Amino acid sequence: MIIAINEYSDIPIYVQIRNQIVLGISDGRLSPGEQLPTVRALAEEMGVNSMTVNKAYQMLKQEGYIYTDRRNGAKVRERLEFSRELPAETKEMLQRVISEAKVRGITQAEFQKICEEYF
Amino acid sequence: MIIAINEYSDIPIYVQIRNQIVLGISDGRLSPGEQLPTVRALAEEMGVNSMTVNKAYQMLKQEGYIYTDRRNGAKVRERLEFSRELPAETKEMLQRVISEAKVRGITQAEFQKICEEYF
DNA sequence: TTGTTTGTATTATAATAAATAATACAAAGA
DNA sequence: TCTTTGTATTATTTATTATAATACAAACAA
Repeated sequence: MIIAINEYSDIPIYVQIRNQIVLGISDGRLSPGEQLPTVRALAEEMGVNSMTVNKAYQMLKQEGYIYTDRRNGAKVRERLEFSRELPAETKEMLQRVISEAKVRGITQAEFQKICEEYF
Repeated sequence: MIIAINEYSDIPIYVQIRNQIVLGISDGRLSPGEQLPTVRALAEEMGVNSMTVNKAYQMLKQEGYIYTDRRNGAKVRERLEFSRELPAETKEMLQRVISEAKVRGITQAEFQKICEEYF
């Protein structure tokens, strides 16, 4: 899976990497159990420091998306076990998105349409 | 309108202020033409530096939410004139939110329900 | 055993961003 | 003239991010 970074974004690189991988998992581009690149390989490929990639992997591991092994590297968890409740932070993000939509005169029906594209 | 800041959030204070005001506008707690507190008053009230509030107002002004006047302070724009298209950044946020929902096994119908709460 | 590759830890440093602080200025109205 | 407004300026502190250079333990291969 290609991980593209926007160097002009105000989102830290390690968070962008984390987001891309979560996105990959959610849309099936990354399968359960799938091997991820090594921190060194991904760092090389992306032209960033390996500690930056490690930070992303640490985050993903802590959140329960992946697991790591000193010898075998990082893999996507076979069974993702999350609460069905969205994290408070994510809810706040959604609220923010919807507020921006409303201010633009986007109706609920229209917003639904937009969401469909990402589902 | 009360503006509450989460000091432990990784979102900068001035962005939090900006978000709260956009939220207030979107849900009608702030009306078109309504007077906002002066930068000094809001800074005092919130216990932050006035330049931090100014930074938020600058952002809101630049985005077209408010206008300012050296003498009369800041007011919500009477007619908000936005493109009906969501900004790329906002779309990315939505995509991220939906990816986190999908990973939690939340269906599209369920997600719709959640959105209703904020609309 | 030896060598290699893995994630991880450590330490230092640089660069950037955020927030504060203390002033000062121009504009505009009282 | 005085006051209040947003704004500009300059300096400083703090926190975060990213890089860099190593090193280590674990585990497998040769």
